[in-house]
Amino acid sequence: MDASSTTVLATGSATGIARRLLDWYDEHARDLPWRARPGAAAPGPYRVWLSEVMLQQTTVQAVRPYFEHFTARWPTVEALAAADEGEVMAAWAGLGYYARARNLVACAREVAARGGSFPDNEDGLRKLPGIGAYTAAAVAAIAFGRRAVVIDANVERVVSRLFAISDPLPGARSAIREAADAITPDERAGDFAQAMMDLGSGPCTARDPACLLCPLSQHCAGRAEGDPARFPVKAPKRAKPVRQGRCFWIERDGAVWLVRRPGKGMLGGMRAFPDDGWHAGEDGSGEPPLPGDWQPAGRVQHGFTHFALELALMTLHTRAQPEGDGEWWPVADIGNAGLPTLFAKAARLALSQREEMA
DNA sequence: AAAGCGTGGCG
DNA sequence: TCGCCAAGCTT
Repeated sequence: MDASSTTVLATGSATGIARRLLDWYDEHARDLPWRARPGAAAPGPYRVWLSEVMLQQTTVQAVRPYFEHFTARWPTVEALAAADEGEVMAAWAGLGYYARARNLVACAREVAARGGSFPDNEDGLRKLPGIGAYTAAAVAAIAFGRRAVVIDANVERVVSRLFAISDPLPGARSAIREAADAITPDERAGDFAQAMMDLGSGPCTARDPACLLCPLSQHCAGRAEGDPARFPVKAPKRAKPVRQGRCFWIERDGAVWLVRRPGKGMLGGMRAFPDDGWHAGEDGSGEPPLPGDWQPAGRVQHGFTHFALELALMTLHTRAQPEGDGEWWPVADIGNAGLPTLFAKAARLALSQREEMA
């Protein structure tokens, strides 16, 4: 226990913080599709879990249409468990971190195998694929009313400011956890967690916190110090390399050749164009998958988490059949192939070139 | 336990 | 413009 949270406990303001935050939440909670609407039934574990997985490292705005689409197409965990994994991957295309989609299906199937009910506590949830410490705590608190200490980037930011925790992340994790535990209420822990999220997305933003709108400003040591935006302190990040690579548009009779990437690793399990072997650690070889009269068709820039890629698009019209597994996909329907954004950009480029030719 | 893993928005 | 950042998990 660090000095600041000890002080809070000693002064008894920990419960005051929770009360003020919950009062603020009752007044200002965002209306989100995965939350209970006034007068409507509670969302239920399936929708809570689905939303939490989609929201991992992903903004509310990006998640919203995907959540609507998934819940309309697969209304229950049993329906999702019965779905074809490839179709789920395609439906996830564009949302990123595709291991989440694979784990989503695996998790749904485990839940379906236990009769369709999620474990109702943190420890049980934590054992399911794709559910880590954060998601287990969030689902336990929000869907099952458990007292759980829910810690995400919002909570880390709010708590590090509230208590002016100067140790850099990730080292400060344990201190942040103790402080978050100290202010988490026994009742309404789920609302408390969501209130922290709303606080982090509203008043207590990363860049320019609006302390005048914050219900906790009177309790905030970071603000009292004069510069709350300096929290949380973070360790410096490594520079990311820029890699060069190619991908190959092979067209025959109005269809383009698509492959499926290996199940693990970059864009794992997703449909893709053949490429020349580029990856985070190395440029591509430049070698096309088959010989022919290849034409350069421009390049796309794309940033990944740990490297940037300059991807050159090469095109070929042929009557040959590429070696290996793949499928001919109608060019006119390429928008429905479920391509991850990198290759969707390449497809857009290819289509724009065709327009110019015509 | 540090590194791999997407994407889009924002100041 | 571009670096930073987001309701993290896995190995």
